[in-house]
Formats: sequence, structure tokens, C-alpha cells
Amino acid sequence: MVVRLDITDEELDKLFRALADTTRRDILRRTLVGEASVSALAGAYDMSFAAVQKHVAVLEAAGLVHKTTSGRERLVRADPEQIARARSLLVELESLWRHRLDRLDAILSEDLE
Amino acid sequence: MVVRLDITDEELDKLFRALADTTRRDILRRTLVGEASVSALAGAYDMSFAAVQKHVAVLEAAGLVHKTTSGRERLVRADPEQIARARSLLVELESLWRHRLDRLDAILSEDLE
DNA sequence: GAGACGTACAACCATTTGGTTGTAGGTTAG
DNA sequence: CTAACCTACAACCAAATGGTTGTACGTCTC
Repeated sequence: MVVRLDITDEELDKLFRALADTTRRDILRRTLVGEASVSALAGAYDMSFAAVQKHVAVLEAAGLVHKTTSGRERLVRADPEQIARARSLLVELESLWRHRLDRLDAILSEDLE
Repeated sequence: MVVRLDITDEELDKLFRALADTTRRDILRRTLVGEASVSALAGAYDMSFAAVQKHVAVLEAAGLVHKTTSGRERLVRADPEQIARARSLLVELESLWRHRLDRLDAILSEDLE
């Protein structure tokens, strides 16, 4: 079964925007390997708790992570589906480029006729 | 030959940032299929010439497109290498997630011992 | 040479972003 | 119960973003 790539431009904007920050990419790495609480994440960076909280919120709005409640903690866990969607778009773009090369080949072949 | 993924965090920030805009992704599609002048691109969008010029500049700073001079025109052409780099990072992230699943499998196996 | 075309770039503006501090509320430990 | 911990959220601020208009300069056409 092939995953449908029905994703709006707005969602893609949020997705790539969320990936366009070093701290957020690092949070993604950590929560892909294993879930972590917001304060555990905050302890890893040289910025305030609230700043890290905002980064997590950006990732969450992009669908890259989800939060689950566990007592007084909120555990953050990455969701690889949105990463796959972003990758799919890049693959689509690369295929456009290959298509250009194919057309170039076709034109060169025509010249030989 | 494998492409080395030596790219700084700052470059990745610019790369994903450049991809996080619908107009810029569209410019990328057009210039992947075939090169286009800045004014030709500007004619395709409902915004000023200068605005499109800025979008092209963002793509250029991220290394996603290059400009060549042809008379009074500047032809914009996409470079798929940076797209491949962004894709590589996403693949790396996805592999981290698979690693988590592997660890989970290992833990479950240990319980059976 | 004159005018039209294509581009670059500066100046300006509203909004968003990424950070801060402070306040408040739910949860756990002693 | 009280104190410490974890989180949420508002208010604020500087800088970046995405748009605009205006000006200037090289290039093509007639």
C-alpha cells in the first residue's frame, strides 16, 4: 500500500519551517530514539524552559511530535510519518529534475534521426 | 560513490527555511524542469517583481538554484544536489526511528530469555 | 541615441519568529 | 499539608521575514 501524499501547501510550509532550526532538529533526534519529558529536553539546551517548550510546540503543530501525559510530565515522542511526507516531496522534486535529463536525452536522440 | 553529508547546521537551517514557502517550492519545480528568467518567473505569481527576486535570492543563498547571465536576462536553474542533502537528513532521522524499533525488539527478546 | 526591457538594490512597513521573564495550576514527595 | 517539580501561557522585546515602491544601471531594439 502506498501512502497518499495529500498534504496542503500550508502544512508543508509548517513542516519545513519546523525542520529549519538546529534545536528543533536535535529535539527530533532525541525523541525519535526515545521519548523525553519537556523538562528533560530543556535541560539539554542553553536556553529557558519556555523557549524549549515553544520549540516543542512548533514541532507539534507540524505533526512531527506528539505529547502524552504521564503524571505531572508530558512525554514527547517523534512521529516519523511527517518526516516521510517531507522526504516524499523532495523525492518528487528530484524526479522532476530527472525528467529534464530524460527530455534532454530525447532531444539529442531526435537530432540523430 | 557515496555523497558526503558534510553540511553545517547553519546551511541546513537555510536549506529547510528556503523550502518552507509555497512560492519558492513552485519556483524550484519550474526551474528543475527547465531554466527560466527572473521576469518570466515573476509573471507567474501575483506579487511584485522584487518579491519574486527576493524568493530567488533565498533559494540561491540556500544553494538550491544558480543564476547564469544571458544578455540582459538572468536565467535561474535548480541544482538538485542540495535537495538530495535535505533528503539525506530526513532519511537519517527516519533511520533513528527504525533503530528505536530495533531496540524495542531486542528488549522484548531479552524478556524471553 | 532613445526608449523599452530585465535586473539589482535600498528604504520602508506589518507580521512572524525566537528568545526572555513572570504568573498560575496540577502532581508528586516528605 | 507543604514544598518542590513540571508544565502552560501571557506579555514583552529584538531581529528576521515577506511584502511593497522607488531609483539606478546594463542591454536590446528601432
